[in-house]
Amino acid sequence: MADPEVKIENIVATVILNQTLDLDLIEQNIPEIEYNPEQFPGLILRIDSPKVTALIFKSGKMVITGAKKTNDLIKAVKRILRMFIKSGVTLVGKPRIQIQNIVASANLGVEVLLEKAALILENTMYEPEQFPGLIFRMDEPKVVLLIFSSGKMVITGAKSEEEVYEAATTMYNLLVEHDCIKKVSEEKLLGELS
Amino acid sequence: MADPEVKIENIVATVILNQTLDLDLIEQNIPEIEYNPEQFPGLILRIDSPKVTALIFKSGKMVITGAKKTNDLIKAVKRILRMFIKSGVTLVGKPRIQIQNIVASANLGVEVLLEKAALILENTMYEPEQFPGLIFRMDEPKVVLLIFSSGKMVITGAKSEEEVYEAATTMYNLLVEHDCIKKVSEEKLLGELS
DNA sequence: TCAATATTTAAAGGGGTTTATAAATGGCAG
DNA sequence: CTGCCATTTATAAACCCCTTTAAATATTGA
Repeated sequence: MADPEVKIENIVATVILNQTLDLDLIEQNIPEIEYNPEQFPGLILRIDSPKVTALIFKSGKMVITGAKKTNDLIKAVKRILRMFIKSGVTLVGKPRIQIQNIVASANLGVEVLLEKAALILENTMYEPEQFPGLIFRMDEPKVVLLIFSSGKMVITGAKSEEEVYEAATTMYNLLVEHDCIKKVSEEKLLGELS
Repeated sequence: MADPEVKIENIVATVILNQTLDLDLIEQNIPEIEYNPEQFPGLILRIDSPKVTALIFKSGKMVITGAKKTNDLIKAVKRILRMFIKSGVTLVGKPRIQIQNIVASANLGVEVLLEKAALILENTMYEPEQFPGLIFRMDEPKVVLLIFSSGKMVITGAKSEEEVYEAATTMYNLLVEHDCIKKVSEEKLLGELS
């Protein structure tokens, strides 16, 4: 009964600089930046390594998305701040970085009976004609899981990597406990042998 | 240099009964039939075995689609005519069945350089942002091929199975001759060994 | 006479669907 | 005037639909 295979796919974090920013100054000095204030109030900056995207607001707050490792997130923030300095921004104080959401994919390694799980489990939403995955709102840890019949899952809403792993294992146990795992048919097994 | 792997996917044929049909009579006696004359002038009848769909017109002409084998096409026509008789239709004369189009899928087994093929070959259309396949109008046999970078193809417009096979082989030779086959990189080969 | 209307079928892209999450700004309703 | 919505970003999962091609059929509208 191995733990589900889990992969962190996206870390969303906020960075607070405790100072206002001159968005026009930054926009003028970083060519690859996007800025359509009438469409969205923040600047949009994409950097390649580490590959992340930053939403930058004049309040001095930023949203960083796309990192797959905490280490990359930190590196990306440092890199962005260095770009600010090169643009003529004077930084005051230490930036505060806070992880707001971690999205991960996981594989249970067994197929799941979604229809049955939807009937037995609480806090479940399953409307296959609208979306193929079963949506499960877990209380502890407080995350949301999208479970597919293939046994693949998406875990989102976690605030730490530990919550991600805990959610995956808890979900696996819940499904096994309620007998929502598809038994591999004899024909299928024979087929896989050939 | 094995021939491309080919699979017939759909045979479209017409059936001429040489008599007019009372569509209302047929519709009233075959529950699973669809009929919306204001939307389309023909009756739509789907049968499960062999799985085909028939468009039935009051002129006594029909269009049969979905068969994957000529034999299934014949069986389906017989089955439909038997349903007509049970509905109270009196059949006169022998139906004439004519294959109008054969659609097939094929696999060259090698990846294709579409951009290069589009430049070198005549009667080619390739607009990847509109459709991922290269469209090639072949003269002999007179068919149209949709060629994908994966080496998979769709052959349509053929009037016989022989034309399908001939088109697949001709296309393969044309691509090889004009050096539009992707060479597998050394890294790829090494990767496939592991 | 030409373009829909409708049917089937494969290929591989594109788009959309759902979930969480922060930021700041607009609009709308109560 | 205060709450709500939506705007934008990233990301996975797996479905849906659309794109294109050929062919016959028949009916309506331009």
